[in-house]
Amino acid sequence: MGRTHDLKPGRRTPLARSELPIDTVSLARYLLGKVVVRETPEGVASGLIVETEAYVVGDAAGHAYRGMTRRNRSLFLERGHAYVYLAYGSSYMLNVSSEAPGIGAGVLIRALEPLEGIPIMQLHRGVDRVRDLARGPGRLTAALRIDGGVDGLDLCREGPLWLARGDLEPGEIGLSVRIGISRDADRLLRFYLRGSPFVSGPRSLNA
DNA sequence: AGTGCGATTGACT
DNA sequence: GTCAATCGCACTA
Repeated sequence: MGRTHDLKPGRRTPLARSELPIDTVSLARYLLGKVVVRETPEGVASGLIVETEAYVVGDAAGHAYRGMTRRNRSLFLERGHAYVYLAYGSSYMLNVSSEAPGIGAGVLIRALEPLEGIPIMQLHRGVDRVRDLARGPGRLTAALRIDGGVDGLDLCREGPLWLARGDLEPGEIGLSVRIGISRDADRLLRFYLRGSPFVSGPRSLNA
């Protein structure tokens, strides 16, 4: 039984871009313990980031590897912008751009611990179990109803989707290979809060 | 214009 | 554990 986290609603402030590490790997670690806030007409839903992956400069597994295209152009925005794309024709992936303008790299948000708006997320997902609401990159976007409409959004400003501080220091950070890729597959670029029940992936990667 | 292939998920043996 | 759904994109011609 992993611990859960309580955050006081209403005291939340956006992450300042100036405090975001410029390096992609550093940002992937930094985002653990921060909060994704989704504001919709139905209400606010939010979750604590418990798992990330870094897709660094020169990374054959990264979408920016072969240069800018219509799909991946948001990866080349200044750090702190959303890159959202459709994977496997059915699941949207949420990334945070991570480098200087014109440099393509990003951090994939892979799992959240639901905080606010749990009934909204249950409705969006069609499942009740809180542990399963946002455990996986496609599940968390479904829970928060994130799609291509927020691609390119500045996540350092309050709005439809933004990043906020957490109240507590993240616990021990685990490290593993990334999930579901074939190129550059041996690099240890996946980060997660060790012991969190809200982390995705096989147990073998979550030791 | 056609082909192959995913940064996944849910259903099923 | 296996496997199909599903579609935008990159690549070839």
